[in-house]
Amino acid sequence: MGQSGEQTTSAKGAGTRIQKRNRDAILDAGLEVFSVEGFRGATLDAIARHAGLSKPNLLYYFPSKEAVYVALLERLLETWLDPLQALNPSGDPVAEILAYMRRKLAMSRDFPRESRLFAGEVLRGAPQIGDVLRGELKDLVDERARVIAGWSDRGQIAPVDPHHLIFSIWSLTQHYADFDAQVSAVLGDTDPFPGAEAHLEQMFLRLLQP
Amino acid sequence: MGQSGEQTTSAKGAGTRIQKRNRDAILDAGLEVFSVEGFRGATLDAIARHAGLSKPNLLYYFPSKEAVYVALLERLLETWLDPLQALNPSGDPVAEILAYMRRKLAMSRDFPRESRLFAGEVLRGAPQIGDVLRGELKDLVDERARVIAGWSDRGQIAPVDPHHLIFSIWSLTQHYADFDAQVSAVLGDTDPFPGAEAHLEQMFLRLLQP
DNA sequence: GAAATGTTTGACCATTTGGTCAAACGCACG
DNA sequence: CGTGCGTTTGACCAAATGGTCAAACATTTC
Repeated sequence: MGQSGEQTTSAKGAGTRIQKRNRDAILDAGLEVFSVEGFRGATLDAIARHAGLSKPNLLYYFPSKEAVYVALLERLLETWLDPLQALNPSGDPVAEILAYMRRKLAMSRDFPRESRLFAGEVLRGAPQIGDVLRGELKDLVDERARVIAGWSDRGQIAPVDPHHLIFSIWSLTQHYADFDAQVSAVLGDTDPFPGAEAHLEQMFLRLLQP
Repeated sequence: MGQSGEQTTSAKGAGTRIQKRNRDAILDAGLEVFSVEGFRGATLDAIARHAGLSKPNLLYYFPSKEAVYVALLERLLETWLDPLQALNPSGDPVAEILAYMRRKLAMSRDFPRESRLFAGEVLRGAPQIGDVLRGELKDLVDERARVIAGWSDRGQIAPVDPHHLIFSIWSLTQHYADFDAQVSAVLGDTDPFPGAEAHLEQMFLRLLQP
């Protein structure tokens, strides 16, 4: 079958370059539509149109609407957990936490669609990624929480509840993507991110000061 | 027509007590369904079933699915803006802001469905309440921001960006309702609110300390 | 250039869903 | 008890939507 040493079909690396192009187009279109309309609100026709394909053609690449959605969430989850993974236990505590916050805020600015897709999924009770949240995510958070608790115990940062500290970083940063409609309504055309970064730096600096 | 001095129909005070009962049942059912499924995901059948009515019967009280949704949002918006309205310009600055935060956190705990309904609407770009956000909400926020700025100028609290301060209260408190699936996944069965309250108190106390 | 493989589509289908309607039901009141 | 009003519903409809399929169209390879 196929050319070179490529797999048959539908595996991870994708076969043809036309396959890769279309798969990518579909995922991008899915992100666009799902992040605004939610899973139920998104239609295959809308996704196909955004991807520049016909509906049956889309279904040639993904077996169902849910498959597109799940593929999107899977791809997203890696990106989403990376910044927390990158938190360095042997770095300077305050600097590490601030850097984590800045990375998350940058993701809110640079990947708002991803943020909203994730928010929509969790809002609905995480029907698709509940297992990942209770598994990988919880493990990673618990582990990093122990690191932070260690910093607290050693007096390198003020005593804090590590889990709630992480929650507060998540909520404060993602807010600017997920609630953009509200933020924009209040601030008008001003870019909220410079102000947000300054405010969040201040908040966490003062909170963590031993 | 009708009995006593009641209005005809479909006005504000509602006519019959059976009308009031059913209207309330529908709104409660709508809240239940919309907050989980989102606007597009919710079906009239599901709402009617939750309300203990048949679909045509539901449509006897509300002309359309959207009408139920809008009625719900309208009722919600009052409740939602009240706590900010209640912020007292002549009270003690730090105490006022902390009280506001606590009120919002309590709403997250006591009215999670309302919080999620609102979050879903804003996530989708606030198609129904965009005007209110740019109007009433913005006006109220701007006004309260001036109060907070005054406190800052007079050195009663540390210098802060009032708008972002308000955003941070919103995001930190609503997070526990809107992202409950994630919070529960990480914390397990532990009630997050006691820990959340302590953490948020600490955050804002340290932030606002002049 | 023909065979084989990969890609695209028009037509079609079953189900779901928002919404309508005429008829039936119930209940208060004269 | 019968008239009138408010309430409820079964049956129905049109549109939207997820998904199928066989046939047409491209492209690669020999």
